[in-house]
Amino acid sequence: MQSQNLLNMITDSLPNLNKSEGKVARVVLSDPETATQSSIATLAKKAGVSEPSVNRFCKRFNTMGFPDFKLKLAMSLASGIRSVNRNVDPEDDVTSYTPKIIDSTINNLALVRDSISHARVNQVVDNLIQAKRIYFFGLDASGAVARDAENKFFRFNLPVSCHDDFLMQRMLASTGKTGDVFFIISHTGRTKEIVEIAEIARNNGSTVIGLTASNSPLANLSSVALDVDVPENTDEYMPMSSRIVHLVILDVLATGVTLRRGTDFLPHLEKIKNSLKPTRYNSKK
Amino acid sequence: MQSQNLLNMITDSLPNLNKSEGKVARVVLSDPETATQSSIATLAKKAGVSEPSVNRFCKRFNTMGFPDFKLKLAMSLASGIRSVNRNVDPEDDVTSYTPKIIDSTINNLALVRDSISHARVNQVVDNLIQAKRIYFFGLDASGAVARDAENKFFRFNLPVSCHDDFLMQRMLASTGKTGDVFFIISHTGRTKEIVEIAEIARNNGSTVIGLTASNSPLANLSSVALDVDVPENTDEYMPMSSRIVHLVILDVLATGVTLRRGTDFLPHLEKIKNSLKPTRYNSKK
DNA sequence: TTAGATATGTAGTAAAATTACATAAATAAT
DNA sequence: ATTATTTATGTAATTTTACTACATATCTAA
Repeated sequence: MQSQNLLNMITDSLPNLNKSEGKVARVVLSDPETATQSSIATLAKKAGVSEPSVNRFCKRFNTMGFPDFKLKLAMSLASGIRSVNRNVDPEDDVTSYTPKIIDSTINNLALVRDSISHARVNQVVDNLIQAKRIYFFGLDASGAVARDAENKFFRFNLPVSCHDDFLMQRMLASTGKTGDVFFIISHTGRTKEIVEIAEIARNNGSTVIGLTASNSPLANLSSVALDVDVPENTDEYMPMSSRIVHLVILDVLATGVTLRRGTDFLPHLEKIKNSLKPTRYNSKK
Repeated sequence: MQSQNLLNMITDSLPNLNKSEGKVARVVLSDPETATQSSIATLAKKAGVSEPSVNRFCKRFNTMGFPDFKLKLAMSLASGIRSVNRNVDPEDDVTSYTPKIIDSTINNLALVRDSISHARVNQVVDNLIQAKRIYFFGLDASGAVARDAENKFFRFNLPVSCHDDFLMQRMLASTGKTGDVFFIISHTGRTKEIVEIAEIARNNGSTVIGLTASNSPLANLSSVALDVDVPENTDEYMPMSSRIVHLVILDVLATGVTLRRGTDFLPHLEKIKNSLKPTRYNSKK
């Protein structure tokens, strides 16, 4: 749905622009916020070009004209990439670091939303539905993600289990067969043990699904790779948010599985939900 | 930071508007997308009012005028709350349910960002730093969240552990002392075992931090409650996204702890990061 | 019923954006 | 190198859009 981020489009086409349009581009990129609030005249002045040049610049990016351009620009500012200067620094207090952390997570989610391959998602859903067994593997932070996945897919009455011990993982991978799906979660995709395990599983004819960084050794070994490229946390204070992205992708997959199962399957989900009711205090209402 | 969502503001003030402004409001709310693309004249016509009425309507919402209003409207469409009609339905395919799931997660994150109590976050950070021991407790889906928290806080050289077995939890709670922090994660805050465990811990003088629904039994029992109210998933297909919100709040807390520790602490974090390096294949670059 | 206040619309004005056209710069061909 | 042709940019006029000041209508309360 959502068209690609306008700011990125401008950055990408920066080398292809002619002189005046380039000037406009740089002014817009340097401070997009104020650009959305300027008139075409002020922007033209700031860029040192004529008003029609600004107008032509706008039309390059599939917009109707300047006002429409500002609108789209505002939207891309709001939806994504409040990237610049949103890093936590040592002077921050609660009121500033809290929204920064949350916004950065939101940004990352927006990025995958716009970049994830729907075809691959479909393929993975296929694999999960047809699997004889599903193993979710992860180490370290991804271990918790694997756990969550098990919890989620268990509800679908699928034969799932979850392992975060790499000896166990290795043993299971080496006894895997065709029809078994090894769903391997890894932020970097370069942890040696994990990569070896993927290799073993592949060699036994099992399906390996990698939820990991694109072009990583794990991704290259996978039958289907779901690429997640979250900008590296160069900043010491920024938490690793690929976990979050991984979890949300698992949500997407779970939804895909549910939908594929069709409405006949809903009563089963309802049953599981209800099984937990007696363990709860009633809500007041 | 981010001002409150314009669409919500309009909806909220709907009863306080006078006749013509109400007409405009309804037209805008019925189809905000096209509203952002209309001129003041077309919008006035569609609402059956005069242009200045539209203009006055805009100024009510702290905007400079119609163009500014459209801008802000576009931003709130992009940034948040695409609330209405973003539910997954059985006819959806990958290309539609994928963004829906991700957007709904984003919405929920935006909501907590704008509603979380910074004072409470601060308090919790205080408690975590001064704790003699920290226990992360969770059951079911929250078990995975607790696991993630352990992994994260372990890196701070804090005495943490994580438990997702309620018998173990109960034993630990009953041997807790002053200075021990029980960080209890629960989506509903009404699971009987969890609530009892919180009660036991409190009675022993331990600190209980509840990451849970506001006004739930668990929240009421907690020394400090971090409220997370994610709209209930009435929709069968929508995954529970409170987990995600919980994780991100834990990220925020972790950041708070790091910052409070000061820059002297950074080498320690670096050391942990480096300890993992030998387990990885080198990146190609 | 009427005075005051509030709400809405009309018409004129100002601002903003776009178009058509002219000039300038760059590229290619001789 | 010079000219022809294309491409890029700017000028000025036009059109669209939004805003302001004011007038009229509607509502509220005495």
